[in-house]
Amino acid sequence: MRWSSAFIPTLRDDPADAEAISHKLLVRAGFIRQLMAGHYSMTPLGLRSLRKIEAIVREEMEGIGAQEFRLPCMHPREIWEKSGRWDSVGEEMFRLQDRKGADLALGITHEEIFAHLASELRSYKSLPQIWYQFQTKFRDEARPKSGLLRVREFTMKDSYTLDIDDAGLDQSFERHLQAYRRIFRRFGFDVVAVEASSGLMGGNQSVEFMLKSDAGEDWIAHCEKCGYAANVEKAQSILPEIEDGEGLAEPEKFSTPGIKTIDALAEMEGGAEASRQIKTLVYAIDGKTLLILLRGDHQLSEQKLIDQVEAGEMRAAEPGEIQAALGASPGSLGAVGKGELLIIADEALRGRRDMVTGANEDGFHLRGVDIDRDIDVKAWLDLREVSTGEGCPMCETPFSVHKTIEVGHIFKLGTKYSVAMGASVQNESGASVPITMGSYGIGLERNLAAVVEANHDSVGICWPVNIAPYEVVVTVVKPKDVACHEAGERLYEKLGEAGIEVVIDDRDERPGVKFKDAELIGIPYRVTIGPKGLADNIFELVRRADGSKRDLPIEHAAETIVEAVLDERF
RNA sequence: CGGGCCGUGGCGCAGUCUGGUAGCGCGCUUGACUGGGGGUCAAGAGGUCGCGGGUUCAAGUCCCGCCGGCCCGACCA
Repeated sequence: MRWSSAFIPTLRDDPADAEAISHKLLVRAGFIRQLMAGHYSMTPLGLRSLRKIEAIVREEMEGIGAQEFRLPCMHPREIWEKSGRWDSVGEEMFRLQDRKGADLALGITHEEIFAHLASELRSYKSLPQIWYQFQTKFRDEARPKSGLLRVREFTMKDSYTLDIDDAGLDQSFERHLQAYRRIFRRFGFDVVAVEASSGLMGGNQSVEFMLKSDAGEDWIAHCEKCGYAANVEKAQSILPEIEDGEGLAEPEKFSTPGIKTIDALAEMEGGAEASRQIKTLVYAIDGKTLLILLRGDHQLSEQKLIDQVEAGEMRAAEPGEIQAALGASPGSLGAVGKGELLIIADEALRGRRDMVTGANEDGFHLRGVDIDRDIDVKAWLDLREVSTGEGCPMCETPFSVHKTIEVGHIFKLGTKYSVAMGASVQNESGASVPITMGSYGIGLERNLAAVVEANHDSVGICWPVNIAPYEVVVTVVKPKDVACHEAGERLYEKLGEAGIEVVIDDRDERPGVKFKDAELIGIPYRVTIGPKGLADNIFELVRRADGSKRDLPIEHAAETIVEAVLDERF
């Protein structure tokens, strides 16, 4: 490609209001342009890198025997009704009508459609199957953000495994797990695979692949020592034992004027430190009142609550509802003597004595509370969000909580979709059994942005050779100089013939402009061809990743460059 | 969906409080000098000030409504 005739719209300024670094850089370097919130155009530069990502994913999918499909992204209502997701998915799905008034949806994912195709299978002999596609997904995100990291329209590689039973699914799942590890290694990511909540997808197990990054929006707990890793929605931890005193024969009410927070009560004369307090949260669950008890210094994980408590609707109670149920305002709430309400408590409170909690009377608390004796706990659950410094549940070493980008997610689905779509086969004994499915997703644009998050510096992007839009830029310092021009053209030709993806910067610009642009865009290798080098019979090779420079004798320059590039392709 | 901020040449912004000829930087075009890290000078092009309505002699500026974008939160496969 000749830079002088290419559409490479680099900018001198950062886009306004952009938060994620990858977004700023991808816009400035001319890889993407926004059409509207959550929808981006890819420029030729952006598309080239996106295709590299796609190619790597495709290679690894083919490597585990997957077969590529392409399914529609517009679907009829009926197929989504069969799985029940027409209703359960809610506002996240774009819906529209055609001229006849028929209801249609834009696919958020393709379990239903692949399961529908799978219903053509008749025999266990045709299993297992691994099917995949690259297709645009539409999700009406409440808040698109951070450029490509969270959008409403994106390309996903989604694959689906079809097996005769759970044992087969386990194998298919493991294959995908390994393929995903290879994919992310090729992207240059040091991912952490974590247990995750399956959410609306259903199924009994899911693994998320997380990349530690400040631009992320998911939190995981990770133990460097033993490798334990889990989304905070699921993570557990070990806490130091707390020795409680004997306490009192019965709870004793005491005055706490103006005390409304855990912290304030901890600081008050005669109060109690946070770990000796019982925090009482009030939720409305299907019209009933639910009291959730946690240690004063612990935070509730709503996802853990949702995962463990069956409910149609669950939300924090309104102030009025709290007043009605407990007769007090937040700050003085407690569960003592409230046995008529549904009370659940976090495991960390089990067996605790001599605790302090609200007296359900504004300005008063109770001390000497013995949970087993004084509170009618209906269920003990793990409801606490873990935090940095707590003990790893496997090895007890303190672990850390990190912000991460979810770069991939794989699910064991079971038979939910195959049953709904009538995808079943006959087994060896002639009985009809539903196909056991798994589904596996990687968002291409998000991964593109994640590569930038993980590979940039103060002047621009540092693409790994694998994903760079071009591998080499030949920077002709002085294109009007005949010798300079011709040397550049020759090298450009040679590299192209050797299969290197090369762009020649033949613009009539000052050298500084070309250097800055090349660095902003992040082309892994730059060959500088100028009068100075030519006088010494050398080209200068600069590696973007570390800025290292090498003087190459002109006669062997092409070979050396090809070798360097091939060395980093994998 | 709640809270906050914003919408003015391609990009980044000032001007809005206090109504009176639409500005700056970068980029772009042409020319000259330049030429190994975003150079200098000169001359240009480019704007229904997000949209609609209202107030006024006069609206980028004031009022009402709408649309769009960003950030925080909620939500999220």
